[in-house]
This record gives sequence, structure tokens and C-alpha cells, in this order.
Amino acid sequence: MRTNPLVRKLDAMVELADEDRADVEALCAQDVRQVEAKHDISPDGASPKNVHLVLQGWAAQYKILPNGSRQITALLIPGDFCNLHLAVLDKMDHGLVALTRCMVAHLDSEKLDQITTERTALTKGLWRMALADQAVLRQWIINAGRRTAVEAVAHILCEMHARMTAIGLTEDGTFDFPLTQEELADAIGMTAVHVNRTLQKLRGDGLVELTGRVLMILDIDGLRRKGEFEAGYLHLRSPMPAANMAA
Amino acid sequence: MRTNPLVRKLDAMVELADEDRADVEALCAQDVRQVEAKHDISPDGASPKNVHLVLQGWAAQYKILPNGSRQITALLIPGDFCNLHLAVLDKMDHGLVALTRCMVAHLDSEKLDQITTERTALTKGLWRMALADQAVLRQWIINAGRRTAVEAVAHILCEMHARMTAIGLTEDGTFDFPLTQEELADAIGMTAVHVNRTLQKLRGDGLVELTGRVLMILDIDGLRRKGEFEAGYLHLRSPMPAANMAA
DNA sequence: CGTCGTTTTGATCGCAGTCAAACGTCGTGG
DNA sequence: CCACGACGTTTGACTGCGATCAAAACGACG
Repeated sequence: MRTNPLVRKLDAMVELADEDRADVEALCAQDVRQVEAKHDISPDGASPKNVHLVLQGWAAQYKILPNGSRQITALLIPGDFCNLHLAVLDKMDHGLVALTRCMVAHLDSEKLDQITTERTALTKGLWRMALADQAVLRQWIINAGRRTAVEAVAHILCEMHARMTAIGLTEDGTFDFPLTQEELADAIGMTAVHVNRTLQKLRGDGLVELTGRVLMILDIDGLRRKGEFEAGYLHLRSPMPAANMAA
Repeated sequence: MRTNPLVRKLDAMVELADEDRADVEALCAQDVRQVEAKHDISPDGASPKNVHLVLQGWAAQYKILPNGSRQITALLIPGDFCNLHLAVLDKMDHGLVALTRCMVAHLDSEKLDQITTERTALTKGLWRMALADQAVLRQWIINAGRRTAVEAVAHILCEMHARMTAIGLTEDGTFDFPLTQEELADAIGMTAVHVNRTLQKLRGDGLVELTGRVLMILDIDGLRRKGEFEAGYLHLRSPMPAANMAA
């Protein structure tokens, strides 16, 4: 928590001036609110005034379908925007729910607008983030469309490990993983029952241990192989250390 | 073909000055190349110098998986960028293939870079396009993850109808739809055989007629209902006329 | 007229969904 | 301290959608 997670992400994307950093930090500190776990950050279809940014905790973008089932379309961790659209598009096209208790910054859209017209470096950084997010979404399409259950689960575990590492929230293969199996299922497009059985397989293979709300990755290389995971698409600078090279 | 399709898209997104339009048009006219159907526009992992833009024809972004199967992650029609990443990120994280013969503009990245620092309106427009694309990707996740075969096919047909209409390439419910069933399957994450049977259902219900490479939508409202399609997420100005209100 | 790519049909299989119940853990209140 | 309920995980039995394999029909094209 020493620095603002957004600053950290931007730093990993572009070269920033100290002044840029200060501006971002100020923008984020303006109006910070706490949201309890399982509560909506902003409901689908709403037109909130402000752009939201996760400072602490996990949240999710989701869509509820007419038949009642839910598809999670993004997992948000500190430094992630919830609804950058609003800076630029009209209204929400998805819901936003806090998965854990979250600290959410409400960014003043006028100030944000001002920044995106004045500060070139910052704008480029935000630009990059949006395009990097697209790459994540593409991987999720593949998860749901063409990967088996084991592959998809392994892949998403690797993704979150990489992203959590990038913002400094892992400790050698271990990190908070607050998703219920139900939520994990909604993210991949399967059922909680089957997620459960899939996790058992991964455990059985000695790849991971998931207890309480903490994920411990026992064999990162093995897990990446299972999930066909290659970190490149995340476009992170901090490079994902290769772990045990002797395999 | 009266106007540049990118200009048309931008026009639908933001207010442009005549000067902006001229600049874009010039940028696109610089270096136009033809690509034959089924040929790669640029292979996965490459680092092409230029950003590509489809001027004519259909193309697709795809990923080949280790087991050999393919997932298409985006369908590109005139006015769509193939790899806007390159303006801003390092290297391709997916392949690009022409589905029909295509005219592809190679944009000079320096000039593009120049524009995105000078012309505020254009930058905002491109910004919007990237975020709108995210919304499309989210729908594809839902297609693959939580929709039945019929729903997913209906949804993607509606999507392409809306997008083709937005650039003026439909004629009351009829438009070129050059995808093979194989390709359609790769886009939704199913098999060609099952796409075939699914299309038969849609035909049987009198919703569409797909012959040759032309799609005729017989009952747009019915199709939208089947696919749970709501055009809002595409963020198009041209509003998708409601068709037969008497339903 | 043969070839190649695509669409169509049929038969069988299996992964994951569905339904249902038991179990463990935790927080709350009696 | 225990009973209770809420929530999440786990297990079992059964089902079904869509995959897989294979072959035939169709159509465009050289």
C-alpha cells in the first residue's frame, strides 16, 4: 500500500513524470468509498457520474442473463478501472459487484477529462491499459469457448497470479483468492459443481492448494502448462520470474 | 464506398471537423494493399511496423491452441482496426486472417502517433472505439460461456447485422455474410457440425435464410429475442430501426 | 469431369450440467 | 455454550447438449 496501485500500473506501462504521478494520486484520493462484499458498486444500466477505480479488494464485472444465470466478464483487482467507458461512452452495459470489501475511488470525470487532453503520457498509459484489457477478454473467450475445464481453471489461476504479482500482492506463489467456486464458475462459464471437481484434479496433481480464501501455487510451471498460459498477452513489464527453471 | 469507413465510424462516435476527416482519409489512403481470402494479414507473434485497418471485406482475429483448434476472437469489417495495439503496445498477441479478399490500409504509425497527440477529437474517437470493442468482447464471452448454441448463433448474427448496418452495408435485413460454418463455429466456440444443425433450427423457425454467402434476416425481432440481443452495448449512434413494431 | 471445399446427415460418446442431499464452518442469538 | 441458520464445499446419480467420427451430397471451379 505504499503507492497508489493505479500509479504502479501506469508506471509499468509508460514513463511518467513525478508531476503525472502526483496528479493521478490526487485524483484518486479525492473521493474514496468503502463497499461491502457482495454489494453492487454500480448496477447495470445505471449512468453514474463518476468513473470508479478499485484501490483495495476484488470486484467483478458481470452480466445477468434472462434465464437467471450470470456471466462474470472481468475480475478487478487494485489499480483496475471499473467503468472507464463512462469517461467516454454513455452508460453502463454491465453490472459491478464487490467480491470482497473494497475501497473504491470515485474519480471526478471532468478532472479526468482534463488530464486526458493535457497529459500525453498519462493518456497513452490509459490507452495501453484499455488495449491490454482487450487481450485479457480475448483469453476469457478462449477459456469459455475452446478450453477444457481443467485448462480454463488453470489459466485463470495463472492470470490472477500474474496480475496480483504485478501489483505486488503475492508472496512466492501465495496470494489472497477471494472467489467462491460459484463465482469462479461464473467467470469461466461453467457450474460450481464442476469447478469443484476440477479444483480437486488440480490439487490431486499437486499443482495448487486452495483453502480458506488463499491460493497457494505449488507448481507454477506445471500449472502454466496445464492452462496453456503465456503471460505475454498481459503486457506487464514486471516479467513473471521463470520459477524453477530445472524442469 | 463514398466515404472512408473509418471516417464513418468516427463520425458516429464523436463530432469531427472537416479537417479531421481529411486527415484520416489521407492517412488511410497512403498505403493500401489487397489480401486474398484465407491469407494471413499478419501472423501471430509478429511485430509489423504498421497498424492495419480493414477498408473492404471481412477479416478475423484468431488464436490457435496447442491442440490445434482455433478460436476466433473478433470479426472485422470495413472501418475496423486489426491491431491498434501496435500504436501503443509491443507485439501481436493473436493472428489475423482475411476471410474474404480484403483491402487493408497500412497506417504509418508515426503519423498516427502524431494525430493521437495533436487532434483531441480524433483521439477521443479512437478511445471510444477501443472501449466499444471491449463491450463486443464481453458479449462473445457470454456467447461461449453461458448461451446455448441457438442463442449464441442468433446473437452473433444480430451483432453482425447491426454492425454492417452501421456502416451502410445492409439492405433491409440482407447482407453479405462470408463466414463458412467452420469459421462461425470457431467464433462461438463450437463445432461446424453443430453450427450446421443450429442454423437449420433458425431456418426452421423462419428467422433467417443463409445461402451462398448472403444472410437474409426474415424476422429480426424474433432473432433478437432468440439471441437475447440488445444493441445498446455496441454504442452505435445509428440506432437500429425497430423493424416491425407490431409484434 | 474430377477435385476440393463446404454443407448436410447419421450414429455414438463423453464432458459438463442438473438436481439433490450431506457436510463443514462460521457468525448470531437464545 | 449450544442451537440455529446462512453459506460454501463436497459427493452422488442421472441427463443431455454438443463433440466426435465418418460418410454422403452438393457446388464451384479449373
